[in-house]
Amino acid sequence: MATEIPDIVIGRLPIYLRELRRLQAEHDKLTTSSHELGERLGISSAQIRKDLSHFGEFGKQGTGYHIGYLVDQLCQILHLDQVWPVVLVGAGSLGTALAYYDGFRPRGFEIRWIFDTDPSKIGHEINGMCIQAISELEETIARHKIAVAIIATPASAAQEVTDFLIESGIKAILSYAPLHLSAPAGVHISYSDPVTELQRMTYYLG
Amino acid sequence: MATEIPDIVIGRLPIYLRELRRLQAEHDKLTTSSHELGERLGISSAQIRKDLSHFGEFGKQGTGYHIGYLVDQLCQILHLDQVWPVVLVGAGSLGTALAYYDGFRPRGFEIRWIFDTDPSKIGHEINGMCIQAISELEETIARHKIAVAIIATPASAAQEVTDFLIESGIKAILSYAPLHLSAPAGVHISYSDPVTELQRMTYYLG
DNA sequence: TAGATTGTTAATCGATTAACAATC
DNA sequence: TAGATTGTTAATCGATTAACAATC
Repeated sequence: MATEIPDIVIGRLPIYLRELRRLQAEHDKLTTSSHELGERLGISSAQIRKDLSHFGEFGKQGTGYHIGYLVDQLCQILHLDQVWPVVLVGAGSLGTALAYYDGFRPRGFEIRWIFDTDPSKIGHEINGMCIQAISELEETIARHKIAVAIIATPASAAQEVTDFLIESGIKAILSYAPLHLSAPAGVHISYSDPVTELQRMTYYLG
Repeated sequence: MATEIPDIVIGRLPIYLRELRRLQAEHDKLTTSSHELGERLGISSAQIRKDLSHFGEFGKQGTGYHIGYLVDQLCQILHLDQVWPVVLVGAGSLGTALAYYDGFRPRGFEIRWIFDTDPSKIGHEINGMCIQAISELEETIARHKIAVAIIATPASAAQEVTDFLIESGIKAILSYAPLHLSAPAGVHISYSDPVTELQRMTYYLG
């Protein structure tokens, strides 16, 4: 029982959740089907049903899925029945944009601390948060039991920052630095590098 | 022959390329091996050799791969032997951060035009580029034969912007808007949504 | 030569899809 | 009831890995 659920399945759950919330916002309909959801996402209905079936039986034959109920279930599965406090490292233009982004909070995350090494930035405010020195990072993470971090530093600093975050207790990192980061098992890392994404697409262009 | 190369393989090529450039920058070594590259990226050496073998024989038994040569080959395969001009739609804080990002140019892309709908932004400059009205988008794309676009608008505008970009001739879109976009076959879309990435990771956290 | 490493084959592993009984 | 849709099984499809002959 409870055999390991593939990571690729986990990765689709937030996509399902996102689209279900859109359905909630757009319609007054209370239910949807794997077919409708699949249509909207470009995913086969069979795959959606199979993915969900790893976690339980959330639908009803003949009528489909109750949207609100499925949203609740997915939130529970993904541990989104809380708001995760997040530390941001790097207060450059990308870090600043992230600090102002209002899309985190309604979906379960909140950047609450910003760190940078640049002495000329420390003490300045971004979106109500005071930029702090990296030297205060460890204590902040420990005191508030923070598990999630975002790295928006130059590539040259990213591995060092990663090591330090992990030492301090961080378990999940989203990195915007364009390089592979080393981390021990049990620490999760996601990447966002616009250039690798663009390069993948230009393969297909003349 | 030349059977369809899996998209998942294409997606790894930019990662290989990125790491090879790091090797170039860090060392004076001229060659590397699938083992070394795999070690650095957390990918099996067999997979790297298999991926590359789709495109030719780039290595030498006993010595491995000449780094500079492999970089050149990957650039050719990915059509990076040119700089792709890019239009950016959305001049909010994320769009602004992207407009200032200096990591595009050395890796084959250059944001050269910025568009927004907000009349109060139009005419202002970001990194030397004048923010233009969306109404000028079509002509700009046609005149300069632009194939690549980045969307940094709110979700509510993104599908409309996408449709317009595609109508105007865009073939590859990187979208930061948190929703699935519909597009006809032949148009390539990549997504970057920090929240879905974070949500995938919190699944694994208590 | 001896050691290292490739490119490739075959085996394994995993993910997706098609189909359908169950049932709302 | 008839139509719709689920959850699940088995079949298909695709990707990864292990192993090794070839060879630098």
